[in-house]
Amino acid sequence: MGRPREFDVDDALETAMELFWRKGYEGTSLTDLTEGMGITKPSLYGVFGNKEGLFLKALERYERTKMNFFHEALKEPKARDVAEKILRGFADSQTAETGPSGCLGINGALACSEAAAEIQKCLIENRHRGERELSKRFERAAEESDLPAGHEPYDLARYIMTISQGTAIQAASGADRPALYRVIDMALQFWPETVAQN
Amino acid sequence: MGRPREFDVDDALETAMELFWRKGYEGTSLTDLTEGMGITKPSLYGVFGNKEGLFLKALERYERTKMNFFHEALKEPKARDVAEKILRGFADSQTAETGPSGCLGINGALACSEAAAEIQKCLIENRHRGERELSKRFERAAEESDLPAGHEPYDLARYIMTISQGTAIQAASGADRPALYRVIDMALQFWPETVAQN
DNA sequence: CGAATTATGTACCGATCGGTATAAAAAAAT
DNA sequence: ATTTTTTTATACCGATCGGTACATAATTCG
Repeated sequence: MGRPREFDVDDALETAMELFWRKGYEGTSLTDLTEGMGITKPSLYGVFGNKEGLFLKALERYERTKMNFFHEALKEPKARDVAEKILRGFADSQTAETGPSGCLGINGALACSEAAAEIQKCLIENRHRGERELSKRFERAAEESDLPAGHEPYDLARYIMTISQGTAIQAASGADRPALYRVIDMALQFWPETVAQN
Repeated sequence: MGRPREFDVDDALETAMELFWRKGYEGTSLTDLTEGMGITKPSLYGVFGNKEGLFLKALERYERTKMNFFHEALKEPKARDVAEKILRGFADSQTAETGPSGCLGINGALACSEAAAEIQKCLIENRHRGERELSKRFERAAEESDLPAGHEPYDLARYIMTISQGTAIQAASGADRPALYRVIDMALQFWPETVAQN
């Protein structure tokens, strides 16, 4: 009951996500948000709590709609395919023609004032979580003799995430998808397509 | 003539550089700066012009004092040593015990409001310049048959810069130097220590 | 039809933003 | 000693920041 909402919450959240993605948490003002979302401040606060709550919901949406390739990639039977799908998935997302370049999880609050410290901490933890999940997957691969010799699972995981974070900066600096793909090709060169399957 | 300055310009600039490095251009307020540098706003504006001018001078100092390894690395006779020195040089700078983690050129203004667009553009151009210089060096290496087969100089340059930018994010996320070194070891694995010297 | 409930638009809040006007203070020049 | 020059400290500027009080509009329930 009560007056019906005049805007679509999902559409509004999509817009907020893109704004935070492009301009970062602190670089996006409430005026940017309300004008972009086509709603007033009281509406924004009524639905999303405050700016911080809105960002967290936007991040959640980002993970759900743009980072879904990550968990899909973990299901690949071979570790090398996991790595490659993750790398190309990130590069694709970072260079999509619609939407901002780079990565919300990095652009959001890499370096910021104390006012955004909580968001920054949250994004760092977010990155660590992804790295941990990949590390777990590579631990399984190690048990299956599915890793290249001489490498620890967590080192490989950090390596893959480092490349992906690097391409995020490259994309934010104007690099296009083919360029990132060539970087990925080189990054995977040391990893034989088929590992000693004895 | 005139009243003598009561603070050391170089010390003040060093402090400003560290603040911008840790909190980014927009995340660092004039209050942060004046309190950190131990001077008042009129003094700051008298010497450095304005916030933007101060940032650019801080960036200049950063390049001169923290990125000097880069041009040194370009002088290495073998391309692989160039690559390795650059990668380890970045990792060292990004994980120095004194001073902020990560890279000023990335932390400074990766994603920001329109108010900082000029600084952002300047930092992007800064990254491109480094990539171009490395590319030039690798072109020379190509002529000297000093590159691994099947790779273009500019692709190798972008690859090296992508890894370094990735480690910058890793450092900003808490990774320590040994962890970054292991990433670098993996990144260079495809590059044989001695290339076909026929 | 009220009454209750929820969303909206307007207008405002204190705090902080980058930047500056003004005058006192400290030196060199005459 | 006075003038000139430069730096300092204080106090302030308009604009914008994130956030909210309040009244009105639009719906459902009784």
